[in-house]
Amino acid sequence: MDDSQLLKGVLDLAVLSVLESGDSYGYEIVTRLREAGHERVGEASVYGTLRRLHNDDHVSSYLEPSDSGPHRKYYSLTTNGRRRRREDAKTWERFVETMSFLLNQEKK
Amino acid sequence: MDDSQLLKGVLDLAVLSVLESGDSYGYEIVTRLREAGHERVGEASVYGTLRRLHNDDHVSSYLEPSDSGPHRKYYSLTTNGRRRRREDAKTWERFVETMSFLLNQEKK
DNA sequence: CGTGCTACCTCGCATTGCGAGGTAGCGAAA
DNA sequence: TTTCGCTACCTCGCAATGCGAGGTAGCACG
Repeated sequence: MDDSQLLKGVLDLAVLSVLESGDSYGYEIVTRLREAGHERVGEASVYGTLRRLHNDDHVSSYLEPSDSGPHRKYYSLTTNGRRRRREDAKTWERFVETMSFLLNQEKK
Repeated sequence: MDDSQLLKGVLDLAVLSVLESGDSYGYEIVTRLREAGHERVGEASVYGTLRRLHNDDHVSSYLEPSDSGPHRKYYSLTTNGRRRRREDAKTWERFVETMSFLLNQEKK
């Protein structure tokens, strides 16, 4: 099973979750996700996700200069984004429970 | 968040899990998945999944007549399929832990 | 000046769930 | 008998999205 397929549909939630603990920018978000355990997330996936979240008004953005390289494009959760995150988290939890049930079927 | 996107990459595992508790056929598998909580699984998704699992030698199949309609095409886990299921279950569990960690970031 | 890190981006492919549509057997109701 | 509803199978093509590959640039250090 490929992690990449698992990420589908969950990456939005993962990114929104990272932003819940403070504004961040693409490169850092990738790093955070990898540290958390999503070791194979590709940069392109995250940038794509951010673009979509921005289009749908779930995050806003602003530029900030940096000492250690080019400027950074920070992203910040909008009200929509926060609500979206709460809803997605619930959907995710229900989903995990369903899978849990299925995975333990065998024992019966 | 759409359940359908979440299912990507996990449907294989879900179907393999259903089969772990006994041979079954497409229509019944759909029913079982829906009862378990994946209420919106489409038939086409399951038939597609079964076709793929069969091509990759994770399941074998045989026909059986039925009293309540047309014949049934039963699927059975192969050795490959059983191994695949164990591996996928582990990958899934690790994935869930990673998400769990991310979802609780906010509290810090 | 080359190397390596930070940081951004685009393009197009591959995967896969699903909606829509179709075929057919069977039993019971109209 | 015809029709309905359930069981049970299938195909086609779209839509969504993660990712690999590739590119640009600033900065620091040797």
